[in-house]
Amino acid sequence: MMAPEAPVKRRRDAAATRQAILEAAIAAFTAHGYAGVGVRDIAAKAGVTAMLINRYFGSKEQLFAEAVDAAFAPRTVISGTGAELAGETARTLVARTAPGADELGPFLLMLRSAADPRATEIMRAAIARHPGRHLTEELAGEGAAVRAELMLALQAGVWLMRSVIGTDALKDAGPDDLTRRIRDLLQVLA
Amino acid sequence: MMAPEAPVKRRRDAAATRQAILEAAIAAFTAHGYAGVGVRDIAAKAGVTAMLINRYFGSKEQLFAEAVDAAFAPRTVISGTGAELAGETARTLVARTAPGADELGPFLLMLRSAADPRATEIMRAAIARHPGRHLTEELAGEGAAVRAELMLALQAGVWLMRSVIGTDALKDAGPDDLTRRIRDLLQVLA
DNA sequence: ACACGATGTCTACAGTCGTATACTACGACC
DNA sequence: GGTCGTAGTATACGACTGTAGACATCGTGT
Repeated sequence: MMAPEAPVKRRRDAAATRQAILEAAIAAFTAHGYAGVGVRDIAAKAGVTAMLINRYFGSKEQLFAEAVDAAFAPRTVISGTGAELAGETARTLVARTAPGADELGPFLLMLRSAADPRATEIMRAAIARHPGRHLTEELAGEGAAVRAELMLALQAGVWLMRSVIGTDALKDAGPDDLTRRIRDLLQVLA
Repeated sequence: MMAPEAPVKRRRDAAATRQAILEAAIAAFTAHGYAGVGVRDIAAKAGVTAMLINRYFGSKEQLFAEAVDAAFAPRTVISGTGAELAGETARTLVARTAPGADELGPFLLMLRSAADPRATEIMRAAIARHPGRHLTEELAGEGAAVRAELMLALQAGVWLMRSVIGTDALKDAGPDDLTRRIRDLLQVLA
């Protein structure tokens, strides 16, 4: 568990405050979904009042759009072709969805905000911009776009079952066995 | 599109009213998620007032639990072994997530209610009771439970990308091509 | 026919939501 | 050192939430 919140007394600094709000928003939206957090929660986590959100981002919805865009921008890009990409993707997927690791990430954000139509539209655009496009370029060959999105779908499904719902078999499965099975699936698409 | 609502003047009938509320709840929760619908919405759709929900189900949360249980009870069971099961599952999955068919179903319900922890706990129990158990029995052999839940994960992911988010490639993909690709994936698990 | 229990409704409450308006206080520049 | 723009706050509003309690009305058993 990370420290509850660093109550650093920020000196007056618009850019830093904006960034603090954005980071708090990413964490909160990922943890509880678009409808599950109020602007007051996010503001409190960032150490400001709720109205600053509207000053800097216009509305909760626009804040969500920026948060999604930041969360979906790939930080560690998995490259390589075929077996490499499948194996590495499976390994990090299993690691990041392990029972203990309450990891953040775009898949959680997507799953937890799937209820609101405004949120889904924002995420659809973000996927087309970031992971979908990147993965499609990585996977060459025919039907690359479909194969890329099927890989995303599989990963999202594992996140859902393992981290969000917490179904028994996937939660208790041995990491090595599970990694191998997922790798074999991804291999079909890679 | 089905008729907006049949404003049938139900004569006083506790069982029928209860059932009407339950069906309205399944439809509403599937469409907008646990947090996305209010008890007044459900009550209005069922042609009653909101308080009847508390009278018959105790609370919104208990109504959700019954709705989930009903939605997850498998209606059309897909059996057969290996290729049969994979092919038929892929076929119905693609058909039910087609752009036009605003179909209801447990996967949509699960995805759209994934934000609330109370809702996820209820759904976890329902999966262990209904589809997980059934599919695990259908898939014999070693690791049957893990393979069954990976099949569910893949299906949920396709629902997410295709029906909820509506990503471009999966939405526009040719049904036959997509069915074949998903069948090949399921085949690995079956 | 009458009464009583079951069925359904009305009103209200305490809380939370997003956000608009009005305000205060800090800090850099001349 | 004063001044002015900006960073940040305080208050409040209207809408909506789930649910509690009191009330009305239908239907059935006698």
